[in-house]
Amino acid sequence: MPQHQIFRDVTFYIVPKTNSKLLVHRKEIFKRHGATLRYSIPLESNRRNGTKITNIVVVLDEKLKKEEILRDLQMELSTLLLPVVNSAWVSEGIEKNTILPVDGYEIFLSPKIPNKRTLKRNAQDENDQKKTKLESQNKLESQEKPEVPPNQRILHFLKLMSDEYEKTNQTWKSQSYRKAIESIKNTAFNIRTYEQAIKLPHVGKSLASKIVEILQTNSLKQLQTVQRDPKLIVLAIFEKIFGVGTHTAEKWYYEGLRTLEDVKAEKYMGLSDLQKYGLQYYDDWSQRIPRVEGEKHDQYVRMACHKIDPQAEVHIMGSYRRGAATMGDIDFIITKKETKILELKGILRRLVADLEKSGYIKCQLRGVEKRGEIKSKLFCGAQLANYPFCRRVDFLVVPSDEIGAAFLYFTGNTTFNRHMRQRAIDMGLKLSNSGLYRVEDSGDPNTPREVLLESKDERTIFKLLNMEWRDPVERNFGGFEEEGKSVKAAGDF
DNA sequence: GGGCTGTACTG
DNA sequence: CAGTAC
DNA sequence: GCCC
DNA sequence: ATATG
DNA sequence: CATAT
Repeated sequence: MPQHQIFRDVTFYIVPKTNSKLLVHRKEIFKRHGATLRYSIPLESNRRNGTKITNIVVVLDEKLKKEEILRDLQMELSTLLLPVVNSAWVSEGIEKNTILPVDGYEIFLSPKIPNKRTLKRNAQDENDQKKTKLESQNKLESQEKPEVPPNQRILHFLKLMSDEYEKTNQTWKSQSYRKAIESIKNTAFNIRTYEQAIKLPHVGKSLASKIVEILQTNSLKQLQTVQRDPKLIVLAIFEKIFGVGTHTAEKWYYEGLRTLEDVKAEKYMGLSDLQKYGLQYYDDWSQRIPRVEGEKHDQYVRMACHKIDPQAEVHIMGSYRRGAATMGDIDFIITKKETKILELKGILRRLVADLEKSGYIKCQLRGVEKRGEIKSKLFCGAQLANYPFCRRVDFLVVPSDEIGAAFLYFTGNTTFNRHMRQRAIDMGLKLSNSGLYRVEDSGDPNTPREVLLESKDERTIFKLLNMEWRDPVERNFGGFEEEGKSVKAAGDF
């Protein structure tokens, strides 16, 4: 839950009025950021208040025509005075924790020319905002506003601790914090004492003590120490380079490197191809992707794919399928009914060739073709014409008989996948991207026999694991705090 | 004390 | 294999 | 760091 | 990338 | 040099 509800003084007039599950989910996100949602405009609200935005029309469906928008609002073009923006205005505002000017997001109901200057400018703004974010993180530590609910204060600090441990390669500690966070989110009462805390699943002595410290002092010493550690700040910068993990980052640090410029100057020739691309596109790949741009990628790739095979299906998975307002990357699954992997690989190979020729694919990080062998995956950088950033885009071709397991895997999120896979383990099963298997003793404990139970249908996999079906938008499991809502306990976990 | 998701690439 | 990524 |  | 044959 | 780890 955002501490500062950035839209708390803003009323959104939403178009369209009709509801799909996805739209409902996205509107809930708006509400969590404080927005008031309405569907028709009272007369007295239909005016602009100087530069301050208090009333705004938000169009959630890109494909709507201007006439449809006006009809939905029950407004005439000549009488509508409020700004009308696409949902990117909201999602990028949330991302930057500020109410953005409408320039560049406005949908002009009367003919007018949207330009690319405004798009470019957004690229610049992004970097300036980064610092304010760090500063505002610690605001909770200044004791001025004890009106934040206690559990939320705890979550705030534990999340930061988890992130710190993640960055410093202390995977298991980080995971412990994430699990504790999940527990606390599922706790109905306000935790007040050590005894209450330690009873919760995944909260042991160490975490219980820290929870008490947070409640009593509204801060956490260990976190402050670790957060101010200049080494960790540098490591975090290095680790954002694609192809650079904790090991390489640490190695560079001990070699005396401190900035990206240092790396370019002293290491460039020694970098792997992946890392060179990682550096080249460092700024681009640090940007979040507005959902509306995801829709454009979807259209573009589907078009290209259908030119090769009209029967092939193109789906975006990942956080896009989970309904996120902004994404870190774009994950495509390409499949086709009754089709085996070999044919699909051929489709991917041709698709990649076409997309490369058209200038969409800018670089291949893990190619479709290696030593003559055609792979079923492609990781690449790709950019749409007239868009300001190159994006991280992944392609995966999946044979029709594995599509359920693949959808499950590629939809995520990571935490949800781990929960589900752990559950499989506990039931003597194994869940992977290719299917749900029963693990049988085959005499050799190193190579147990794996019998496929299900791989075609997502829902069946849920059933076999004795789980209630969850829509993709309900799979934003805790710890990562993407756009999605945190998931409540549902008896399953 | 060992497990903590499971798979596949690069170098 | 270690490291990295999904 | 937590759980078994 | 390094080890091994 | 090819393959294993």
